[in-house]
Amino acid sequence: MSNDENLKLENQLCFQLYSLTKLMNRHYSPVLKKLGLTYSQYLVMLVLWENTNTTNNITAAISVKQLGERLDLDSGTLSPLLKRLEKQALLCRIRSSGDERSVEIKLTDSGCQLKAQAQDIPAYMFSVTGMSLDELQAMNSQLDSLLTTMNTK
Amino acid sequence: MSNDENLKLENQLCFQLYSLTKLMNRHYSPVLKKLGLTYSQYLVMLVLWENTNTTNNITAAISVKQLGERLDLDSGTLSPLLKRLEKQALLCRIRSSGDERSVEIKLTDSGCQLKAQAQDIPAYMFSVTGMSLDELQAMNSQLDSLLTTMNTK
DNA sequence: CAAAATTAAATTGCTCACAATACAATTACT
DNA sequence: AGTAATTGTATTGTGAGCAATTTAATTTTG
Repeated sequence: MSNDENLKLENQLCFQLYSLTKLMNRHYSPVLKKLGLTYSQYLVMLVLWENTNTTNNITAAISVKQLGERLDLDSGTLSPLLKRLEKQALLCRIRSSGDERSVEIKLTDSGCQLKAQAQDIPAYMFSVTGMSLDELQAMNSQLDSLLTTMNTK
Repeated sequence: MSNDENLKLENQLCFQLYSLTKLMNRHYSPVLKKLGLTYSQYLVMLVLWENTNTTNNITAAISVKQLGERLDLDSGTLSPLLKRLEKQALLCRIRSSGDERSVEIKLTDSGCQLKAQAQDIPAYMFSVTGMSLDELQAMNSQLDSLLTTMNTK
């Protein structure tokens, strides 16, 4: 391929990823708006919901640091975002007693209850892709290996 | 798959796209920094470079509207971005004489010359993915069809 | 032709992502 | 113990992305 061909937008994987991510966001937005969440906030909630037993709302607290590792976000992004979620009373931020540098995040009851309203979102988004389950899993694993490769360079 | 499984981060295509897009950006950033561009600015320049004959710098002007259609961005994003590029003297914005509502974007000489410095970026980014050309094209076409599907829903 | 509708950009306000920096708490080292 | 290095979080500043609104120019239409 010529250099000029390489510079063409349509030939660029990154542009497609960029466009697709924006498009995904646009499909998420109206759905998440009903829960009062942005996509990034939803991701944070997903991590917190994972650690929560819905029936008794026993939540294993997770630190900002751990959240950041999980979502690949730094404190510059997470700090203000978590404050907004705290203002919505979905979670609380508690300075760790064991290590005063660390801040533990814990769902509130209403934060925990919000999980029920999010149950159908993955299925809905799956339907929007128009993919079969096989296709989804195939693409998942491709993207996964690409993520791994690019993370180690 | 159970609902709880669906809500898990790792099973979500969107999260992988989101993570990958961020990762791509991180690989682009240091490279583009040498040209004084952000990724979005680079995309704008790519479109402008496409319309330019490098040898004589004859540029077919393109309107903000057309740019927006090409990149799927609105004026709220493009207006300030284009002003920054204008401040760097890479392009100029000229109110169209034919239709006074429209603003035409045209590369300056230095904007045109910058193209030479961008020639090797696609090849570099390709190397970062660690993919073969076949894999790249296969993924390109998959993402392309996904884009098409999701754009028409 | 005049009023209404549409269109193209720009502006405002909000959130995100991230670099860079600051700061306090903790750990390592001598 | 006392200094240095590291760690976890917060803050500041910049550039996106986008919804909503505004303004001016153009087109439609009655």
